[in-house]
Amino acid sequence: MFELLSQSIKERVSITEEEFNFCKTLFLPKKLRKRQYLLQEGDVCKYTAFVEKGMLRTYTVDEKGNEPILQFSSEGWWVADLYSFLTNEPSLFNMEALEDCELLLITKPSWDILLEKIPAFERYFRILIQNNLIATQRRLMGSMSETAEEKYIKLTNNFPGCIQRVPQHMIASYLGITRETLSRIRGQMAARK
Amino acid sequence: MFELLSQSIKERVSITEEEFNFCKTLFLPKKLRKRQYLLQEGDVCKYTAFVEKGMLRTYTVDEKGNEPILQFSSEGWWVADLYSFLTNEPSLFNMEALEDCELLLITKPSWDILLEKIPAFERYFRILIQNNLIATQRRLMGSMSETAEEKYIKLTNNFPGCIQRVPQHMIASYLGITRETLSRIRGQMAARK
DNA sequence: TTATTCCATTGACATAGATCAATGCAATTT
DNA sequence: AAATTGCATTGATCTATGTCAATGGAATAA
Repeated sequence: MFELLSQSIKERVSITEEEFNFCKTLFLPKKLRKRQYLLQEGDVCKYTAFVEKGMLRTYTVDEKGNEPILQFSSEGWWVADLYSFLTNEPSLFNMEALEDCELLLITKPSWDILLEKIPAFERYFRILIQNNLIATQRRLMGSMSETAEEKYIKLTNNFPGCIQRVPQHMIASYLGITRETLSRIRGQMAARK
Repeated sequence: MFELLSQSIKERVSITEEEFNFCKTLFLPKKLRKRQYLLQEGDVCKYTAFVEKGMLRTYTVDEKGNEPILQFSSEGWWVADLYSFLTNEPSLFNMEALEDCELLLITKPSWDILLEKIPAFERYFRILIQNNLIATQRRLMGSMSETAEEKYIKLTNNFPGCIQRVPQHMIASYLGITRETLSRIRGQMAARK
């Protein structure tokens, strides 16, 4: 149940067994069936979730009815709407299970306790957030200067697993293009080689 | 010299005077003239800089010759290429002073000491990075679903100061559009009201 | 098995924004 | 003061990608 979480932590910081045992008590296991929602737009994001198994997507719905995807979260990753989690404001995001999922949830009060009692967790989350920021900055720069095809190629290189597990129209939503454009790009790429 | 930095820290975490005095010893003051570079593409980002005065832009140059801007940094903000700073890999970014600047620089070794000796700094940077991540995620989602005009309006609302201090073609580069498009958008907006 | 829904593909057409080019004004530099 | 450079504007096109619509297959449900 806690294998992946344990691994994620120990790869980045050092904590004692006691500390990890205490940490475990703060998490709530939760299973989600495919298509169930962990969070819906308008609700407050009460939990930060660690994914032990499965895959989710975090997306918004804009006025034009598009559903741009902020991120896919699979095994070993965290999911939350940070802003809503930290401020208790209603979220603009939806988080939907794309497969049956096993999650570990932690509430804001528990998270605060964790950070306060075990400084290594302050460091752990700082590192995670840092890496997320670096990745998000790259994606942003890419979104400004790359063509649709370049974006798709980069994604296939960076997250080959994603392409297998996620339907194409969601890949398109992640890239900020339409399903039709993605389909044509794939057609061209296949034709070329 | 350290007023803004002091304020930035004390707004977010509590530290003692001693701790802050120690912190000061780790920073190196640096002045930059307009058009000077704090970092050039290909160099390792040796410093994280706090801006006491002035404004900088962080940008890359892509194959098509565009210069998409990652961020403007004015008084009270930090500048660094996090990835290069943390890994010592050459940076893909350029950081140029848009005005005469006064900066406080800290090296990676000093930064490590700071985080290790004073846990409040671990927290301080976690909070900063967290807020940066939230803002960057929003900008990314916006880049996928908003029109050029919507992006411009949001920027003027979020950073009115920026519009005054930065030439228009750089605003365009920040928004991921051409200067011509921005000029036309402004023309239309002015005509409408 | 049949019906339904989901999903990818393909074609015809529309459009936001890019590109190329010219102009003129400020601001700096000489 | 003249010259140079940087910058915003405007017009004429071009193009990548979006939109709308139809089709067919695969997965899921009845």
